[in-house]
Amino acid sequence: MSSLRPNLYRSRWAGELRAADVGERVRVAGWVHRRRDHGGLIFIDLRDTTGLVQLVFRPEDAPAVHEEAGRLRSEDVISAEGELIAREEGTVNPGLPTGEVELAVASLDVLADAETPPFPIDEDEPVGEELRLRYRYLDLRREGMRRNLRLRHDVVRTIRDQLNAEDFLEVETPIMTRSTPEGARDFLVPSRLSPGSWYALPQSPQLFKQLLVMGGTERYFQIARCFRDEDFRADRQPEFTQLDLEMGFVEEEDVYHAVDPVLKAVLAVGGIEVDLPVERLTYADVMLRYGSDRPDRRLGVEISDLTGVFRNSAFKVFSGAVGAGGVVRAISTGGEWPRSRFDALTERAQSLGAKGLAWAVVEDGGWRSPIAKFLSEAEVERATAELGARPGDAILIVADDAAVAARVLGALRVEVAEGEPEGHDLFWVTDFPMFAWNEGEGRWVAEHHPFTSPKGDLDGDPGTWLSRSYDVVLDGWELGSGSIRINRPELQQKVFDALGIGPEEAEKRFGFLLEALRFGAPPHGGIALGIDRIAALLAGRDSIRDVIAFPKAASGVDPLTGAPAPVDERQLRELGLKLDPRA
RNA sequence: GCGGGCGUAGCUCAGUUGGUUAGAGCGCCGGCCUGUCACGCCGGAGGUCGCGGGUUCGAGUCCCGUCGCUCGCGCCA
Repeated sequence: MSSLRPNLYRSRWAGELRAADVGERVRVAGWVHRRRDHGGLIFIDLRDTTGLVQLVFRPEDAPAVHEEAGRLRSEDVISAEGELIAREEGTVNPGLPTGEVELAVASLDVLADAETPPFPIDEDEPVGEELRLRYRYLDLRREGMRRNLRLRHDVVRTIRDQLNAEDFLEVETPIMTRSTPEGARDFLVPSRLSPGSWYALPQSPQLFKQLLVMGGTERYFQIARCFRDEDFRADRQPEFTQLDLEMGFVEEEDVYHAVDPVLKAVLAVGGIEVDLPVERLTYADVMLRYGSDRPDRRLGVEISDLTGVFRNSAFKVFSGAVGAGGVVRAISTGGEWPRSRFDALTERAQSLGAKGLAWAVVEDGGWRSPIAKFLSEAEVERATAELGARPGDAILIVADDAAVAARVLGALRVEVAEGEPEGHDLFWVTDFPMFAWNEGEGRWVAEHHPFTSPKGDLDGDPGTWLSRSYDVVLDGWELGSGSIRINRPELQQKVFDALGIGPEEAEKRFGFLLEALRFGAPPHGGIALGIDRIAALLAGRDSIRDVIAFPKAASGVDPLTGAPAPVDERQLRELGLKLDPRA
C-alpha cells in the first residue's frame, strides 16, 4: 500500500511495519485477529487490509490500557498507539512479515465491539458455503477470499493495461436492453412507462459491440456484466463478468494476435507461463480424440476410432451401429479393475445416453470380455493395436452415433484418468460446426450465435457449414469464445433462414442490426473471455463463487440479502403487473 | 425437470448390528498464567440429531414423504 494519510485512526499500515521503523510512534487500526492473554502480558494480532502486526500490552507500562485489552474479543475494531519496538531475540516470528517488530501499546481506542463470529475468521478451515454467503462480509475478511479478490483485481488490471496499450477503447453498453430470444433465457425488467413492455438484461453485449464497430470504434473492449436466466453450476452464475472485445477489419489471425498476449499476461498473474502463439486445434480433431470441445488434454487418455475395424464385424452391435451411420470408438487405460468397476462405468455410460458399454481386459492371448466370443481374432488384434493397448490394460468401447460416442467416451476418459494432472494446457479450438440440430425443437440452432460468419458450401446442407468461430480452452475450462461476424445483410438473412427465422421475423427481432448492416459494416470480429472462470482457475478454486464478492448460492438466492424477494403490491400496480394466483 | 452426495453443539466432524445419560477438536464463558504467536493449564455452558410420518419394547441409526444445501445431467446461441 503506497499512500496513507495519517489521521485519527492510524498513522501506518499494520502489515508494513518493519525493523527499520523501530522507535517510531505508530498508530494502527484494524480488527482483533487473535488474542493471547497471559494474565500479565497480553498479545493481540491486529489485522488490517495489509496484514497483521502484533500488539503487546504490558501491565507495568499502562495498567489501565492493559486492563482494557483484557476485555478485547475477536473481531473488535480498535485503534492502538504506541512505540514500535524490536522483538527480543528468540521472540521473533519468522512466519510473519512484521515478525521482527511489535507495537508496545500506550493508548487504545475501541471503535466498535464485535459479536462472536459464526465461523472462524482467523483460519481458512472449510465452512459451509451457505453460511459463508449469509455472512459474506465476514467471509471476505478471511485470508482466502482477500487473496482471491486481489487476484481478480490483478487479472482485470492486467487486461486493461494490455488493451490500453493496444489502443482499445473501453466503452459501456446498456444493462437495460431489448430481449432477443435466441439462446439463453432472458432476465426481464418491466417498463413502468410502457406497460406490457419489457427490458431485458443482456446475455452479452454482442449486438452492441458489433454496432460499436459499425459506429467506427474499431477496437472496443469492456469488462462487461452479463445475465442469463439458466440453472447453476459451480462455474455458472446468473450474472457473470466477461472481457468483451471487438475489432474492425479483421480476420481470425488478427483476433488471435490481439488476444494471445492478453492470455499470456493474464495467466502470468497466476504464475502460469504460456508460449505464443497459443496452439490451435480443430473442433473435429478434439471431438474425435477427446470427445469434448473443451478437453483437458493433460489427462492423457485419447479416444481411438475403431469404426473401420468393426465395420463388417459379425458382432451386430458394432457393425449395426456402423451400418446405421454411427461409429465405434474406444479408450484404453492401464489397470485391471474388478467387475464392479466396469458395471459402474457401464451405468455411467448409459446415463450419458449410450445404449451400452463394451469392455475388455487385454490379456496375452486376446481379450477377457463378455463380448470376446463374438469377435474375430483379427478384429481383436487390430483394435488392440489401434488403441496401443498392452496386456493388463482395460478397454472401453462405445458403438453409437458420433455425438453420443464422443460425449460418453469424453466423460469416461475423465473418469478413468489417474493422478493429478501436471502443468497447464492452453489452446484454441477452431472450425466449429455452424449449427447443431436441436432434437427437441426439430430445427437447427446456432452453435456459437447467429451473427457468426459461416464458411463452407453455403448453398449446401446447413449441417455441413462450419463457422468462423473459436474457443480458447485452459485445463478443460472454456475460458472464452468468439468469432468473425457477418458484415453483409444478405448473408445475415441467409443464416437466419437456416435457423428458421424468416425475413419478417428477422426484421421484427433484429431489424436494427440488419438495418445497421445495410449502412456499411466492416468485416469484424472479437471474443468474450470469462473473467470469473479465469480468476477461479488462477486461484485454484473449483467454483467461480470464490472469486465473486457477492455471488448467488447454487439455488439462485442470495443468503445475505434474501434476494430474490417478493415486492409490494403497490410496486406491481405501478408496473401494471398482476401475479397469477396459481403461481 | 432428472440423478448423486450431504444435513448431529456456534464451526468442522465422529457416532459400530437399532440398545444406558449423543461425543471429539476448535470456538464461547469463568478462573490461573509476564514472551506468546494454532500460547498453555483447570473448570463450565451449549443439542428440535433439518422437518413430518411410520416400523419397533426401543430410532441419530431402518422405511416413506418433505425441505434445505451441494455436485452433475438437461438447459446454458
